[in-house]
Amino acid sequence: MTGQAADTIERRSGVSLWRQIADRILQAIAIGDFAENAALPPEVALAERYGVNRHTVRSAISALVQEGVLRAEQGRGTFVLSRKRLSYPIGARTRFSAGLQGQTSERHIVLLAFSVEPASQRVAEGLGLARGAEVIRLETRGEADGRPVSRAAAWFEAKRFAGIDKAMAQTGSITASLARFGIDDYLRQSTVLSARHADAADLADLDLQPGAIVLVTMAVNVTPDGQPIQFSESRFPAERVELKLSAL
Amino acid sequence: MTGQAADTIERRSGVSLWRQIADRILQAIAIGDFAENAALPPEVALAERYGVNRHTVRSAISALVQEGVLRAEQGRGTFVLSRKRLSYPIGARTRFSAGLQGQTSERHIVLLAFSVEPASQRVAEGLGLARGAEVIRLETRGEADGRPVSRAAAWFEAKRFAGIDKAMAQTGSITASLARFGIDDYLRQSTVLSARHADAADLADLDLQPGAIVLVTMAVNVTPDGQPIQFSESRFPAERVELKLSAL
DNA sequence: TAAAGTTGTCTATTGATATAGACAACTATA
DNA sequence: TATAGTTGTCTATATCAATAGACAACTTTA
Repeated sequence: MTGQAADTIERRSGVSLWRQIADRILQAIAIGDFAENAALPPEVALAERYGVNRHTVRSAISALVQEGVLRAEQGRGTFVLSRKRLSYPIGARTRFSAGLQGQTSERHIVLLAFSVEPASQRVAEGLGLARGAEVIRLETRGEADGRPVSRAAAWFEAKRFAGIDKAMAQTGSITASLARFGIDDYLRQSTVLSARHADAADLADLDLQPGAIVLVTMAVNVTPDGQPIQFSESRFPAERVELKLSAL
Repeated sequence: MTGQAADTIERRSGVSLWRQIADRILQAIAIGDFAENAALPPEVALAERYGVNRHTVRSAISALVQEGVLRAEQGRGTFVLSRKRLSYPIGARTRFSAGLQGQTSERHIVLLAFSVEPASQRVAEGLGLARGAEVIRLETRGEADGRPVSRAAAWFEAKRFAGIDKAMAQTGSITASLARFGIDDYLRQSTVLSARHADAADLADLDLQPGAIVLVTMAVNVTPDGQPIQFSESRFPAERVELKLSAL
């Protein structure tokens, strides 16, 4: 944790002082300033560094303890819990379960909801359909080792993939579900990435605290011969997951 | 702008109500709920929708006017200024200028600072050097049509790239600078993506308002035969830039 | 032309955040 | 064992964010 601009706190910014301090601490952990189980500087030192009251620092630490990032021990200090961000690969064959295989011991996808609806402009464009065409929308949450790591909406052409919601509910896997429709392989054609604050649904489904940031991907998957089969929008909690674009 | 969970506002979240409302408006614009020059619902309607006071909505709108996203006209309404996010491609050959060529009329990179320093653990790993090896660090800001769209730190092996700071200052281009060292082509070997709140330096260099979110990329570039030449960390304002991962 | 709808501004009050201080309780160190 | 260092808790005050109301000023509509 250096004495540079990154340590300054903005007042009246729309983000509370304690939240900014929490973010600075997360950032320092993410770039390796603190190893697993390392002790943070004492509260008094952090207060001095950020130019705020010790109680404000305690609010930040309290938030990070709730988020499972830190562990505070009375009389001893505040320590970094040994948890790094999961590294989720995005490449030619982006697969939720396979992607996190080496980092977690168990992964599955929970189907939260599904509906049949007319395709919006962006869904139609993504799937190569006419606007208003009937599509199936699956709302899912990806879990690894019992923790939510992604939340997604995926759209499929209703005519072609009738019943995919049942397949999804039974298999907990997009890949296995598509296999039931004769699709044994598919490729990631495009991915668009952005980031924003988590909304209320993100907070609930991803077990996040308010103020959290989510990475948002908009993706099109196609058959090997280039036919669009799936359009999806996924959200990953930025504090828990980083995206790794694989080598070419 | 739908009546779903995304419209709810979290109190005592560490993010002020007005900032959350500003974010919701940005989100609605980003997903196409409002076309260019479209009018937002009136202040009173937004206040009702979000369950806050009209003055709180006005704070949010004021922030977005300052950010150049909205235009308010007394007696007429509040309108979306016609500006979409830039789409920055990341692929085998990620180039700042070429990447934004079709969307902007002029691009260049400004060298903000440079230093010679011993490689940290992560820089050493990225460049395939021994920890502590002497490296050159360039701090740059990428600008397009007079607006900052990225801010980066890039590291190079000092022995091999002595003088690259001068080349950078003269050419405003990483590619042109590397060409002076006999590197006529290079590839993006890996990219790791995350997101966080902008820090004070980001706010200053990227002309952002407090509370803004930045997309952060950590990347390694290599020669065609796989030799690492550049390790970099870049930040893109999430409100202005999305990242497009090109098809493989 | 009058009425309705919209943004803009002012003053005042309430609720949330931040600061301040003091001291308890726990742990590490000399 | 005493001292120093650290986190935890309590009460109180100051500052900032949010609400509230009223009205001005501009634009659109009937």
